[in-house]
Amino acid sequence: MKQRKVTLGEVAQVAGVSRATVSLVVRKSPLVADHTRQKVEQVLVDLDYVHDIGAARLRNNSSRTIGVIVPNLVNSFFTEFLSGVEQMMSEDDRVVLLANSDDDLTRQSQILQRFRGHGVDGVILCPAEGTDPQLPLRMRQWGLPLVQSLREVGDNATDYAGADYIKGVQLAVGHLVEHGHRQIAFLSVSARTSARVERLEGFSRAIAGTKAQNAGIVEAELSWEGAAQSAAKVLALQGTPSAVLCFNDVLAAGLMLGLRRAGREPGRDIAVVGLDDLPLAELTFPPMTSVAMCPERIGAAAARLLARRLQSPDAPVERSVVAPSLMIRESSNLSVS
Amino acid sequence: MKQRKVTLGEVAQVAGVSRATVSLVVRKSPLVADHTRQKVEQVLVDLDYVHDIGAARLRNNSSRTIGVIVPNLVNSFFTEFLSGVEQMMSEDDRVVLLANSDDDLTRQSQILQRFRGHGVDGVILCPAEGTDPQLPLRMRQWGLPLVQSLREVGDNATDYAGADYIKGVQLAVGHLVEHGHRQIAFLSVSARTSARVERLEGFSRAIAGTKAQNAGIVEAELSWEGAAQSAAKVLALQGTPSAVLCFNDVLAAGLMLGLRRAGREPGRDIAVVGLDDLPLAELTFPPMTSVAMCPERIGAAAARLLARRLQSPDAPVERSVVAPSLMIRESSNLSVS
DNA sequence: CTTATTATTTAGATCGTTCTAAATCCGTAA
DNA sequence: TTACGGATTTAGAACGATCTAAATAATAAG
Repeated sequence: MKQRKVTLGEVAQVAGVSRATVSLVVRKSPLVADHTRQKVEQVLVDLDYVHDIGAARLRNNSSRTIGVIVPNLVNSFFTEFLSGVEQMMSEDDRVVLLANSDDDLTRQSQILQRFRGHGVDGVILCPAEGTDPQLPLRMRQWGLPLVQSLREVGDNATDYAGADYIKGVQLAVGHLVEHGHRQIAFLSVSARTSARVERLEGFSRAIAGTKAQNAGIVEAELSWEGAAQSAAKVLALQGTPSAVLCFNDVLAAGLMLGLRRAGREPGRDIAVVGLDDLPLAELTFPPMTSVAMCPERIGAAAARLLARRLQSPDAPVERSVVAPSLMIRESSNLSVS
Repeated sequence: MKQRKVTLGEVAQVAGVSRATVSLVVRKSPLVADHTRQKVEQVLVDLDYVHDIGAARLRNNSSRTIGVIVPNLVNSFFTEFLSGVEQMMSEDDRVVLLANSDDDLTRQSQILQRFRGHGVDGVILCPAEGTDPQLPLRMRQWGLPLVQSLREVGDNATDYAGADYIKGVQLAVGHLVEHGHRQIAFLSVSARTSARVERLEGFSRAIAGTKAQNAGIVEAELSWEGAAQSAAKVLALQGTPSAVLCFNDVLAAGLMLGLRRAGREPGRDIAVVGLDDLPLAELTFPPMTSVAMCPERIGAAAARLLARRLQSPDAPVERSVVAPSLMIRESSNLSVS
């Protein structure tokens, strides 16, 4: 039943040439004469030959395989990112080894070892929370090309593709201020992650450049339930906000549910803006204004960076930051005087 | 900078034993004496040895790599599925090659060739729409173990893990009938996929067993906009449905938006029920009643099936169908007399 | 103290490819 | 005819592991 694998040698024998020649044909080398190439190619398809990339890698050190590590496969932000990576790699005839670190350092390093063992050509890593800043250095010592993405550790010595949350928050705040909002609150997560820091910092900075005021910061668990429960806290804020900017779309959606439970209609009584613009932003009621971070494009960018690095290992480090754009929908279409 | 790879041979030399012995230690064979094992293990970590699985596979034909092909990486149904697969495989110290066929036959077969070339031990495939029923047979000839999942082609001759949409639809209909609904409509997709057939068939069958009637079937594009636009058609149905069951959650969410635009409040004036219970079901307004299909568990099941198949290639074919469960929320909590 | 057994260890071939360096072919110039 | 240079082709040694079969060491039995 299970038929033996067809090897270069067998093809060579049938075609009446040497193994080396067949190898050249398979790799589309220009060195081989036209009529030989045709003859060999014919045999190749006749025998249903499959190029064994693993064996090739053993000799030439290129597996056409890259590893991707994400901290999460449930959040669609990361899966869209992944989709971008996969698509770009696939165009380049490379293959993606996927792993989910679950934001766990132990798992992350196990995965890296596994990837090393599988001989990946390079890794796209979204570092787990708390990753040792030395990691990029260690990976360089291993000779394992690294592109960091979405998050970053170490001293900017690796390629990086990411989102500009500072700018994103600024867009959102600008939009709200334009509509006359002067008291804007921020619904944050409680976990002390770098993502949180970036967004909060962006918020203070953005607010500082406008006529509006920071109406207060409320912390919630990173879940819609958490956000819904925090609605009361938001409404009780000293600053009595007319608008709330949220850490991400899930919190924003949860907050809208909570606000409504408390008798306030989001989009009419109070503006709500999310960050990320996940597909769900269009499906809430009212449809949610959010800042599109385009994770898919970030993924594609990361893939491009890695491809470039593999081609020219000594190229200067490059950073690629995808510009966010504001998607205005109905959750923020009230104006206040 | 880039340091040479540490090989079994070097470890052997340092430890003062033979290559073969080190190999045994690495693979945790019981054949090696305790004190030798310890000595070698020490050297292993000292030199930071990494087991080259590619080289190993060349000799022993097991790459501890499996391929997963999904038709889509945007729909969270598939990414949750993927998450389940990844998790289970990772526990088993296997690695996942991911590819997205985009429901395109050409891409799907390219991917399969790529996977073959990379020497995967087996494949979990969610076949693209229109896949040749002969494919499983061909794969058997290649000697490539296959588990189909979520969708299926061929004559049930391969392992399969999937969801029971028939039962799922039945649960939903049952729930609606219990609440007094007698006219139930179905919002379907227009594309003639097997998924559509299964759900529609489930619908007719479920309806047939109750006092309720099929109030009509409306077709929409598979997008929330499509569903929103179809709201008018749903309301104009001869049967004047008091409840609508939808092909999936995205359509259901879109429909709710459309209904509201048309002046009907979902959950109060008309019941809406989704299928899949994606995370977004909790975030719509009102929160959506949906049938949980547990894609993550299906993914885990598929992984288990494949692992089993790898272990015992001649075991009888097995099917694993995950039971759906109804998640009752507010979009269906009206009762009609 | 042999010899038989069992427990460990190992040399060397092998997996399927690519690389290196050298061999062969072919048309042309001397 | 002979030699030369470029275009093709190839033999054979890698790559890093595992397998097979056989060697050696250790222990038990006679």
